[in-house]
Amino acid sequence: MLLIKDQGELCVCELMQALGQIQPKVSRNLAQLKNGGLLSATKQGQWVYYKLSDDLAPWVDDLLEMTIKNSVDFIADNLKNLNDMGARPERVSLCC
Amino acid sequence: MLLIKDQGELCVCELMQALGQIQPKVSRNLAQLKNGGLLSATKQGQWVYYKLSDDLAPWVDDLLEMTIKNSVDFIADNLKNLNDMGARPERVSLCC
DNA sequence: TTAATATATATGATTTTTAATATATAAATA
DNA sequence: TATTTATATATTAAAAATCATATATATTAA
Repeated sequence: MLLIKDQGELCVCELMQALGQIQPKVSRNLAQLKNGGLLSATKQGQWVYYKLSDDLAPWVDDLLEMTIKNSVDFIADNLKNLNDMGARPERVSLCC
Repeated sequence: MLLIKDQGELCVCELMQALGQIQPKVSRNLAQLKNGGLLSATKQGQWVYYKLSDDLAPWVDDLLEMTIKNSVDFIADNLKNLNDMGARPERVSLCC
């Protein structure tokens, strides 16, 4: 969730890279967070992008923000993995 | 941790009442939080009081504060159980 | 005071629950 | 046909809960 908030949205394959975890594990964990109302998913082509749910209480969003700000070291490796990833799927802009 | 922060400190038996959980379960969970550096414990007579660790990063304290403020309903039952508890152990003031 | 008993907490050992892993496969899209 | 994602199943491993019991302190009665 920290990574997703930091990056706005991430697809399963990006999270696999960032976290160094296998696909079914990432998918199942995302499904749980989605079922819990914390994340929402949108399909763009073959990719499914997860982002924080629009229904998320503002204070939870603040809490995540605060946590990211104070956990830079904690997520540094994950972000590095993400940036090192070749051929990240391109976002389709939704308007204009 | 929310209850402990809200109340300043709580002993095992108070947390048992508040949470409606058996003693070994409460003790073990507290031990883990203590081992993780989140809580500290002081023994007063037969009771062991747990409070937030003095070493806790300020932002974590803020995070808990924020969470309590926004989770009043979530912890209401637990606080009620605590207040309904008869014969709560009396705190010994440490000075004067 | 001493012995017996009660209370609070911690912890060892076991069981139960949950999550992870390794696959396989299906569905959707490119 | 290849890629991405979801999901099913079986197996394994990790985590948590539970029970029993130990320890320390407190209280009471002799």
